[in-house]
Amino acid sequence: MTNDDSSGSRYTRHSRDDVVAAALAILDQHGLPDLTMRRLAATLDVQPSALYWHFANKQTLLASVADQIVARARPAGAGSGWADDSGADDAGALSSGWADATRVEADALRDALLAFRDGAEVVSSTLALGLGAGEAMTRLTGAIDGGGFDRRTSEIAAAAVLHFVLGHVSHEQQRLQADSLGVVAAGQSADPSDVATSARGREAFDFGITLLLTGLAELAPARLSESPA
Amino acid sequence: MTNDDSSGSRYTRHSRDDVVAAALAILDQHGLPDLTMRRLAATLDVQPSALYWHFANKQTLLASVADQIVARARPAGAGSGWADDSGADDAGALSSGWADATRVEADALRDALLAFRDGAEVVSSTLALGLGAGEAMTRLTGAIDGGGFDRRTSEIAAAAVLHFVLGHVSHEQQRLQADSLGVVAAGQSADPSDVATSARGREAFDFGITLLLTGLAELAPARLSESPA
DNA sequence: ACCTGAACACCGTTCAAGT
DNA sequence: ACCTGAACACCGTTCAAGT
Repeated sequence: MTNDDSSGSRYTRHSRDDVVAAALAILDQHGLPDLTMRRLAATLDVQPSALYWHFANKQTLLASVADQIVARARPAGAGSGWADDSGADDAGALSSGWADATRVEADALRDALLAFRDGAEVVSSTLALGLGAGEAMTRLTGAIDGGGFDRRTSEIAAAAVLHFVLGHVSHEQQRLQADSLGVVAAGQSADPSDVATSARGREAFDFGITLLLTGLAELAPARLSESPA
Repeated sequence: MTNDDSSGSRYTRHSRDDVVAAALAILDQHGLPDLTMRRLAATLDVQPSALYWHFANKQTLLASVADQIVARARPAGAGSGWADDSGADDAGALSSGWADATRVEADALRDALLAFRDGAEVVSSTLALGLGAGEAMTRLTGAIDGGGFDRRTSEIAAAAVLHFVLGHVSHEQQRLQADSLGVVAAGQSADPSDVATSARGREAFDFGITLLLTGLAELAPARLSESPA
């Protein structure tokens, strides 16, 4: 699927993409702590040192993994251009086009992070490197930018949304594995009021996004093309 | 300072608190990657195995470290009770008492996290364990609760604030060390528009908090005791 | 272009035993 | 109550050398 068949030598020599795909598989099935260079090499039938021909170090590898996770956040449709503003939209509580678009991006990002075990932690860890999370920032900024805010406002707001999303999903995923390991602090175990509980998770996520978008709409009421009131 | 002098044996036998204090020192001076059980043991002049008398494992130790970091977020004054609502306050753009109080807590938390290298990451990693971050949640929830929202709303909103704070500061601290190592992705190096830059850091943080608090004030306009308009 | 072999300098954790 | 000694099963990374 991911690889383009490469050359015809029997014992597969691997490409960069092969390595990333194998890393994603380990991440998904066994989690970040088990994603070691040695284990990755073993699943590829290769010596650990071979990986260093493809990647300078583990951090770089993880950045590529983060990249793939975030790339899967593309909401179904095409790559670059959405269809044109199609007539009537079915108005939520806060239904400027830019706010809906931003929420769609945030939801897609959450889904993508949840799709891989420890996904949020991997993406968070590569935030400063400007990969993985970089595309997420671009997409969120683009959505918010539809509101006609000045560029800097859009960027800072997008960063706030991204930080909330990463923080929230990271918490959710920690909870998932803590529960599966039965490791929680005394007097706090299996706390059903925890906002990261699977039941309350989606709800708390939606609320957080709503707070940010509502705040943005209130604070920076730029000339929007819609909603004259 | 932290230890209560203990017994009189010459070669110091250590307490749990001693271990945590030493861990905090390593964290602050060398960062999380250097905070290993073996190195920690060495600075205490003890075998690595000795640490396992005090803590079940490294994760538990880190939770205690997180605890200490967050505990330092207490805004100067006393422990439990603030002084009474002292007369006139100098009104910000959004100056309900609860909003100001929440901002004070968020600021104190950011300062506490920034005070130790990789502080945000340490606290984040123990979020699901209900220590460290648990106290932060309590404090934020308490501040927001002053707005008279129902308990569940206060809790979810506090979690949103906490997730934003952890995500933002984590990014800031990653930036700090990435810059000091000169390790940034090509075409992205030393990006001055990055919201996690030291210059823009505080500004972006304030803006994010404002978005959340404004959104909360707008969405759940509970009967406040103040601001009749 | 992609990989092996061998080494270096580390990890967290367990457990019997000591004082 | 607190620690030693010794071991187990691992890590990430480098580098000369092979094909």
